[in-house]
Amino acid sequence: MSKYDALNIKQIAELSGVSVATVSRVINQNGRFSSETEARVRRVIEESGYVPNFVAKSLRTSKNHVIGIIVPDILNSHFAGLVLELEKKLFAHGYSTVICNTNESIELEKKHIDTLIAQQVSGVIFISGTKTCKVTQDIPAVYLDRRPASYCEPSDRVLIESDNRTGGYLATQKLIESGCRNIAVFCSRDMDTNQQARFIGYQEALAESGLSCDEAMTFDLHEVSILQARDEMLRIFPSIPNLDGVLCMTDTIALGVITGLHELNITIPEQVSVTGFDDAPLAAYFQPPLTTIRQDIGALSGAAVESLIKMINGEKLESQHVVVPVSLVVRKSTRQQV
Amino acid sequence: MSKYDALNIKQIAELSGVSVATVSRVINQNGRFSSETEARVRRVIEESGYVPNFVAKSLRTSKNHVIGIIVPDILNSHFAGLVLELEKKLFAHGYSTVICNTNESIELEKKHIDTLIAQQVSGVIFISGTKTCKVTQDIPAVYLDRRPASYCEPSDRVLIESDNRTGGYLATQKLIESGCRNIAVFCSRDMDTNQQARFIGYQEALAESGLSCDEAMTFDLHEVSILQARDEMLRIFPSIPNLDGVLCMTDTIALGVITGLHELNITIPEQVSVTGFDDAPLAAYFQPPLTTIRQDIGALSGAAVESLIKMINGEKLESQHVVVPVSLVVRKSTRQQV
DNA sequence: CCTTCCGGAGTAAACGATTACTCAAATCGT
DNA sequence: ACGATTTGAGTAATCGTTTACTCCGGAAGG
Repeated sequence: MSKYDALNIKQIAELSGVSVATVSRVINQNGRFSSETEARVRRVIEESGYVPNFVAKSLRTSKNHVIGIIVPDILNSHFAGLVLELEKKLFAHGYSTVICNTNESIELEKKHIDTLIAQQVSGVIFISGTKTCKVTQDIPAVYLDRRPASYCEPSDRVLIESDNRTGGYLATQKLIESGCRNIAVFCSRDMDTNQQARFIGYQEALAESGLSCDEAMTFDLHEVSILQARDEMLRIFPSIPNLDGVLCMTDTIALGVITGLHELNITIPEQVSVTGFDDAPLAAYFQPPLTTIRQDIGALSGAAVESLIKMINGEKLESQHVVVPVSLVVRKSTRQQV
Repeated sequence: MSKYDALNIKQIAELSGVSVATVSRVINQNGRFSSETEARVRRVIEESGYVPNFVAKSLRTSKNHVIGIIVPDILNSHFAGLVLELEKKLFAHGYSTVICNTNESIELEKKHIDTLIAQQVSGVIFISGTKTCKVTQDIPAVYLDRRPASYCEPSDRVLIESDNRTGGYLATQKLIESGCRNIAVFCSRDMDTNQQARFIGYQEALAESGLSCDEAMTFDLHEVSILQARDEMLRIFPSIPNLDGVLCMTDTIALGVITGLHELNITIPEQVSVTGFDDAPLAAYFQPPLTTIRQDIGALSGAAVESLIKMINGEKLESQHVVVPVSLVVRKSTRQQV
């Protein structure tokens, strides 16, 4: 038997010569008790190494101090970074996290959500929520990083996202500055709202420079993977003789594009400039190091945690929709200004 | 009010016209009940969307079907891959997971473990356990991927690890085959048991080829990071004129080494061959693609989950110590056989 | 001195499941 | 046809907390 097994609040109460209610009050610092009583109880707890049973507490309060995080692909370093930050910040607030990897499967996502509900989680963070994520209105939840397709502005949940439009704008502007005039765009087939916003930024930058937006320069990837991006690059290259820039919707795509260009013996950035999006930890170590848009993981996760905890505590939120600024990180995959 | 809020087993019982005990029996498939009753109850559950409250179940049974995973750094893709697989397999067995990132801090690890105990987790998986990880003997736990320093073979917990010695041997052998005669080793300062084993494999391979093991060729990194490895490479290169191979203890280190060599204008593999360890997802996309040792994530995670679940169910384990084979993945960072 | 109030602490009813006991009815063996 | 056994299903205790009530005694106020 471990020291943890047997000890419960009742035994602490007996040992300190008070009732369970008093012990509970001392532990949770609510209700009234004299300071002598408090000292006595604290000493007993200390000496016995008593740890309150969270499960019982959760049952009683219907709050388990666990936050569920729904994430499509924890292997993607952008998501992994986000999750790590969320976990750190939530833990500091006394919350544990359950990370649910959905592998982009709606099926699995539903199962996970059922499990989370059964566990009575205190709240849920949806990272890049799928189109169908639905959780009962009464459990606190925020959307992070991607706007659900069904999202409607005024009354829906809290939404926290990067300023994707500006990101797309900045990256495109950089390419144009680098002298690019024929820019291809690599995105995923079913562009999520993030990519759509980035695309708008791209169009704006083109328009501003008096360049036209040629639909034939947009290429859809069936899925976002290095290999797919590389294959697509190899496939399309012959048909676009004057290609001089590629705007990639993610760093992963950029890595695939770079790999493909290497195989084609195209030099970067002399012949073709490439930009990514996310600023993955490895982006600085690509060959060449990648010019990309950095998302502010700290701010994104901070806003998400803050909003969620306010919701859990029933406090009012000052804003339903947080847009976090992004920044351009210039490395060597784009030419110096010409 | 959500449909989930109000529903409890009692209401299901009323709706189906039976007692709570019967509903519970149907749900858990134990005890007796007629097939008509079962059908009726199932239909009510189906229609109402009832999800049993795990918290109450946990309280009653003292098993919460949650597994804690203690991991030092989820951003490391080797660990991330392991965690992902574990999560997937555990979920298939009906377990949720709580992922605890310790950031290599013993402090934080202790806090996490206390939380896990308070949550009454059914079991714990220590990935690359630190030197001090201690959890009460009576909660099922396995060590995965790294042997704790305090580990003692016969009576301690289950340990699952890769065949690191063979890995080190194979990588070194490959370097020797590629014509390398002056091989540097890059490892972390406080070599964990994995790296120690890899190092032994390295020595064996050297000995077998009649090469001597020069202590001056071993370089310690203060921490395992791309940048540290790159810096170290730049620092040491001038002092080793005839360097022709680098055995890196992880892929992360290899990427740093490659980056450093690029900056020194050394060609890989013509002038220097490099090997890694892990076969990270991106290893194939390094420039050049990295020759490395692949760890069998599927087998590692499978063995861990299987053992843990057997322990939880009180079944006997056939082996306390599982060693998973590794394999050499040849890419372009080593020369073709000469 | 009597009423009112309040600080301190205890009693017991939840929370939502599981499961040991019961018990009635149905089935069986002889 | 009658006792024995099996089957199906209900009753209620229990897991470890929290918290709405209750109660007592002393301080304050008139």
